[in-house]
Amino acid sequence: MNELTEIDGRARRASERRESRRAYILDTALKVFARSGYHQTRISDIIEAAGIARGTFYLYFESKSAIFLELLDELVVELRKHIVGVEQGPGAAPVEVQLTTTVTRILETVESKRTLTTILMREAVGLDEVVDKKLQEFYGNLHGYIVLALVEGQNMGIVRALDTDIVASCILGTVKHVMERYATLDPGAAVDVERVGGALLDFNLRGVLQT
Amino acid sequence: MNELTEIDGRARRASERRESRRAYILDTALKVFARSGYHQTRISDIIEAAGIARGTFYLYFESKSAIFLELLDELVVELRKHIVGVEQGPGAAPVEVQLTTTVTRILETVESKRTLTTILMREAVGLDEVVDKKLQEFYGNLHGYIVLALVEGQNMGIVRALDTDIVASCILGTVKHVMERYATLDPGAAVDVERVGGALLDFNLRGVLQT
Amino acid sequence: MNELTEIDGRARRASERRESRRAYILDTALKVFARSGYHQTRISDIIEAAGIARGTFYLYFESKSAIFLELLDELVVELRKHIVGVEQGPGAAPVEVQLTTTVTRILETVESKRTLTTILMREAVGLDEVVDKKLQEFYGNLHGYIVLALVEGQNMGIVRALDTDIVASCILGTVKHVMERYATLDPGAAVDVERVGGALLDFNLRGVLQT
Amino acid sequence: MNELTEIDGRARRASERRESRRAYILDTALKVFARSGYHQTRISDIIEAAGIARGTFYLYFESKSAIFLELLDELVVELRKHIVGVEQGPGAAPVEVQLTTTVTRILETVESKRTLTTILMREAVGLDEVVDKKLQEFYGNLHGYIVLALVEGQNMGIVRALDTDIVASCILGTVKHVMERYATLDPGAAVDVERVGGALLDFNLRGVLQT
DNA sequence: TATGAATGAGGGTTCATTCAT
DNA sequence: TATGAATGAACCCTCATTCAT
Repeated sequence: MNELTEIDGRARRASERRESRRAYILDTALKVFARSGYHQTRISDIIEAAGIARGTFYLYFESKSAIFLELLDELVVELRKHIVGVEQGPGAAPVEVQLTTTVTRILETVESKRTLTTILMREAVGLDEVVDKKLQEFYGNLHGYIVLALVEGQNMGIVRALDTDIVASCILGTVKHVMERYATLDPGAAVDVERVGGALLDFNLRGVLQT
Repeated sequence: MNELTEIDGRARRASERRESRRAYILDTALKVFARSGYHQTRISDIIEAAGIARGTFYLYFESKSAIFLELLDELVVELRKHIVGVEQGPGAAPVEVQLTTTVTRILETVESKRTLTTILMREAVGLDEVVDKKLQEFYGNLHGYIVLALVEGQNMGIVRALDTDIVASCILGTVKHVMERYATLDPGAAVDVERVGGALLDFNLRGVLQT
Repeated sequence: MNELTEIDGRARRASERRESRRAYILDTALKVFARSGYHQTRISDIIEAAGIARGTFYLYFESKSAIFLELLDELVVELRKHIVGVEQGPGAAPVEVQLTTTVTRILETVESKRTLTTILMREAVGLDEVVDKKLQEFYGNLHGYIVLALVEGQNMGIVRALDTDIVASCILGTVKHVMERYATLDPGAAVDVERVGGALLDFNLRGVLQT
Repeated sequence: MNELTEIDGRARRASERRESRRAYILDTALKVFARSGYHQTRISDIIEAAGIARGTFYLYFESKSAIFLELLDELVVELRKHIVGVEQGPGAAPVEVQLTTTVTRILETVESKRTLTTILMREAVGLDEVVDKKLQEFYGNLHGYIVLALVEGQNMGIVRALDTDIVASCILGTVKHVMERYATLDPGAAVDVERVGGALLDFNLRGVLQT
């Protein structure tokens, strides 16, 4: 092992250490934000919970809003992952199946990241122009996906004649509110994703499918 | 006109003046909150917009959070007024009609109080325990009303077998999200309440009625 | 009764009314100051207790400190009245008798104006340069009187050789502290002026008289 | 020197630095309070005099009243130290000697901490319930000590028959007033502790001893 | 004279961020 | 990289006093 490799190794280990430290602070902040809300949370709360010094926080994150934004991004990315499945075109699965899958995945994500979702549901709006824009974009994308799926369904003769814009809002609304209700439950409470997801889907499909 | 009457007259005029002044400040605060959001709004912004002195504000309102809470209450009261129509019992109108009326009224309220609704939708959560509790209670009541209406509908054979709890969440979700979308539009933009309300209702009724 | 007399009568009645109103407010302020202390007392407390309007207060008194100063003056004048009896010269009563009379009178004043004295003892220092100067002057005068009396007593061969300055401070100190202790008792508690005054005098006379 | 020692060294130096900084602010505040009085002193005055930032003050002290209370405590502790010498029992020194020592020590403390005493004498009453209680307790303790000493003296046949309660008040009064007079002198003025203490003691002993 | 709404200077405290060590 | 003392802008609220009616 020559010197360069050694240096690379050192650098790599340092970088890994840095990443894990960063992740640890991020995770700690997540818990604190979820417990107290964005505005009630002070940097002091986070560094105290993480057991780090004041200055250390700023070595890893630019500001209070930056770390919050990052947590938000994380969830949005996570949720988006489970939604991109909605596709159109001849080879795609039928809307019904796509929706079923999507809804189940979303609820599973919510269930597994309840803390993050709580924040998204309770705090993410009205904080900051950047945050707001990001959320608008996220919901706008979702809305667009749903509209597309509905139009596609109509073309395929599965979905009835309806106002796609408003109905897309309705569907998004059902998902959001159900998410919100279950996200704000006690952390320990068990949620029957199957049952909730089933009822949610059933409701929405009845609203859109041909009779 | 004797002295007493005169005094009464003075007192009445004073009281009226006070009320109108209060209403004026409340209205000004509403606009400022709607424009900048609760946390971004400083008392200075409100008194500057209202053209009053610092102390004057505190002559009419106890604190920043108090005036905000009052605005919130105003909207909740307004919305509640249009919702108490949901009734059960032999003499009551059918669920379908009741829901139609309710939804139309809610959307009309939102349309006429768009600024207030914006605040409710964007800011009202996570500010304060008092505010939070008030909102929880409000939404809890709504949820309860909807569940009752569904059960009643089931008894009357109009509503299909469904998970009333989750479906109530779905319905509430559709209304909330549609409200939110239309409340956050440009203040000038016209909203076709008929069309939106019609589609919203149609969607929800299909979700709940017997096929 | 001619017109002028009538006008004089009116003016006199008006002036009397003004004086009695003033006295009433002064008395109310006294109680409030005694209850809450100078700094804790707000103009609002006084006008509320007196049942008058904000502006009315300023028709009778220039400011918060002005009304307080006036109350202080009242007590100082009252106390001074009972102290001017200390005289020197061939015809004057012996120091012993003069002191006895003075001390008894002071204690009686304190007893009858306990509220005022409480204020003097608890609040009068460090408020204001004017107040401070007034008090310094008052105590300075007292100190001077006592020194004179001691010197006179020495000339008459009644008072022993002593440091008149320091002993005068001692005497003043005994009176002040005893006043303070009895002034700050519950307003209802009875004080045996005879007994207290007797012991106080006895102590001081033993300190100064020839053995 | 190993790493741990080094860390300990750092921590110790940091702690020392913190303590000295704290002491410096405390001392600065003392001067400002003494110059302007509690109510006239603003936090701005203290931080300006200390040359520190606004927030720095709150890093070391909780509030304006907290720092004041601490100064007060300091003096009370100091004074108390010199008073606990009054003892009863067969082996104890005679009351006369104990009083002499005590009074001299108190006056020396006052002389060495004239600024603090000024505050105690001029400002400490009527500020705050906590402060008031503390002072009442302090003076109450002193009063108790003196009563005990008198009773003990009576048992030993040194002290004459007298009203111990009132005479204790007298003694306390002489000490307080003499303290006050010398504390409020110009800071530069020299005080002949011997002479003042001697006269004070002489006066009080004559008041209490058997003739 | 009486009223009480209006004023606005002023002060205490918080907390995100910086920086010397 | 890690620390935590220091910073100071920001902001809410109080209350003595004024003034139009």
